[in-house]
Amino acid sequence: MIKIKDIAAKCGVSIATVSKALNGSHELSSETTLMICETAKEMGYIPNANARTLKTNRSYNIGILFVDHTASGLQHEYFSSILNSLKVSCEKNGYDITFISDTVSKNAMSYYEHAKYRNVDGVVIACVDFKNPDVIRLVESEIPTVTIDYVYNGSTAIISDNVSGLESIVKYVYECGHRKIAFIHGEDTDVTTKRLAGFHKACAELGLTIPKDYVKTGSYHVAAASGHATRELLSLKDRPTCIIYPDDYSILGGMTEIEKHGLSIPNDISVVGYDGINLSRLLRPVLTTYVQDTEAIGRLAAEKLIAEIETPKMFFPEQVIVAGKLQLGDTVLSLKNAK
Amino acid sequence: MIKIKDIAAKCGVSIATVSKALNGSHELSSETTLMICETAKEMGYIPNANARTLKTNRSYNIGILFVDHTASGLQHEYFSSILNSLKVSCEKNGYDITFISDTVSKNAMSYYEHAKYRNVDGVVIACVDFKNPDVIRLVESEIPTVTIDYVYNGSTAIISDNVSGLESIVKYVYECGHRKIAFIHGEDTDVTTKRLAGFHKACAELGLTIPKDYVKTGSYHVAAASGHATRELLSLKDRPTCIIYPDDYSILGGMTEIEKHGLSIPNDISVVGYDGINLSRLLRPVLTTYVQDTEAIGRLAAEKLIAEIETPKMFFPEQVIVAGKLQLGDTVLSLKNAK
DNA sequence: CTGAAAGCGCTAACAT
DNA sequence: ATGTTAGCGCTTTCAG
Repeated sequence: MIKIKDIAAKCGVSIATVSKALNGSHELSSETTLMICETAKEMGYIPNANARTLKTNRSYNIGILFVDHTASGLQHEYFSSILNSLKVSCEKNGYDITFISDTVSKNAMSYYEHAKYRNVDGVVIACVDFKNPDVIRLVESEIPTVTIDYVYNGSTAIISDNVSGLESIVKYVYECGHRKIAFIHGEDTDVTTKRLAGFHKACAELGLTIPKDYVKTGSYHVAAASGHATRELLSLKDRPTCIIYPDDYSILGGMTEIEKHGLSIPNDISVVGYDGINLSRLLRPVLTTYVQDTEAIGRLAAEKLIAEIETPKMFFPEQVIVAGKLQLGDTVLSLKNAK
Repeated sequence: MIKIKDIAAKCGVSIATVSKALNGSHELSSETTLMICETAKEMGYIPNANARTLKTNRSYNIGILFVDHTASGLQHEYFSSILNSLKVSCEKNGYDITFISDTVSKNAMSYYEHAKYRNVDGVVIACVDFKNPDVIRLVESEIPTVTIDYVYNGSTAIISDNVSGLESIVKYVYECGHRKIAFIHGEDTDVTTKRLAGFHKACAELGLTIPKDYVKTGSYHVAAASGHATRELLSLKDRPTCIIYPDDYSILGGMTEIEKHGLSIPNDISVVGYDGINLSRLLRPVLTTYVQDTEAIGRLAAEKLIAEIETPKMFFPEQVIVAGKLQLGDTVLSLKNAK
């Protein structure tokens, strides 16, 4: 491996000069800089990130917390899509991405320790149990962090607009003439709380009274849970005409269940998903769903985090709410037209 | 940040002794070792991976090449599933994972340079253009690599059994009574070549002559391409009774097209996917498809690479073929029973 | 069994 | 405008 010392020797200058040239310092004459840079390229010089990090305390490496319990992380298109956008934005800014786990080697490490161990400049936290003390420790540490879809007491967070999302859905299906609207929501998380709030808020504004058994607990990305909850809804005396699901993936469990009952979508039962993943547009019928802007979420997470890392003086914690939009598919029947 | 120097001071020993204790050297008395380790823990010591790497030339970090052109990487459940398995196996062995890209900072870097820059101990190559000279350069370098689904002249590779996969499919649908079997394959890659070979081999063995226009080019993970190819197949004078698709995701484009033509699956046309992603089991009808063992692929890639890194003397390049299995769904009609 | 010392490759004062 | 020098935190000969 060739190093700056070798370049210095070849160029007949000191290693400090080489370092300055390579880093584009302005205290060097442009000729020397050019000469050194060209020689470096000729010699096939590759900088050593570790040496630089050791000296500067800056790794240009960002950690990501993506815990995949029950395969609802990387496997979930919502998150893999955010991850992809995050990756692209980080790379564009000269940062690499390393996964932060709680297991390095046999000796367990907390997330904070792992982040320190790898000297990451910051961490993007997505898709974890936000109540986990280890996660809280990390967020409260001196390491810059950005959370996705969860806010810690004023911390920097990028959040998809879950309240509006559900409001939009409810208002839309209401306009379509639906009054008996059921909501199968995901497990108890901050996102779920927001969606429930949006759901109830919209219903209240529209003067709808939703029976308690129209609101069921399912699970994100778990089709079977949606199927189970759907079965319960279908067995009610007074069935809903429209069911809102946790996401575009788990909705499949519900749709299957509905069809098993010999009912058709949307003629007998209307269904609405959430996320707007690519799949939602490939299914027949095309899903009516709320599209979350994963590209923006990933990009903003990267940008906010990098801003905090690079210009800490100008930094202030901020919650960025990313709007989504309704995708009008073919899974909601218009009761008005039907009449 | 507390460092070994601090521990040394507190324990009244030299930093060399602390280093040895922390690394479990056997040249120390067990008492000192224990005492030092306990003090380190009390003081909240976290090792610095960069310093260690700089000294030892071992980063315990593995690079992964996952280029997501046209969103067919991270977004593709086949790959995200392999990535997940890879991540779990690496972490279990004390390795972290960093994405290797060709863009770090504004100044472009080749994959090899990037890998060197970050001092990764090895690289897992999946989901790239294997003909890219930059990728070839990396594989031919001194850095240990493992490729997935592609073999470079005897390089270490984990490959899903694409030949057998297609053979199994063809034989199965043949047994179901199908003779007019069409195959929409993905773009020109090594995987595609293997699948085509499997397809033709099985057909030959079964004495089937497949018309040229039964074999169409589609694209992995692109539903529209499958839809387009399907339209062509359906417009043939002598239509196939069964269509095999590039994967379980792109098949959706084909299924939609079939339904648009007023045909039903599997009564009018049978369809077969590939991959066996979770989605395939959630769709109605459940897909008949070939399940690839992504867990094994990811795990083996990690294990082989780590073996090469840790015991280079015992290493020899090897191609591991990972078997899959047919998933019998409801998208292939048995023509025998129908008669 | 323990310690002193050199150095991994690089940067950044601080000279000159 | 260029060079000298002192480390960043750690491991590892080699001495004691």
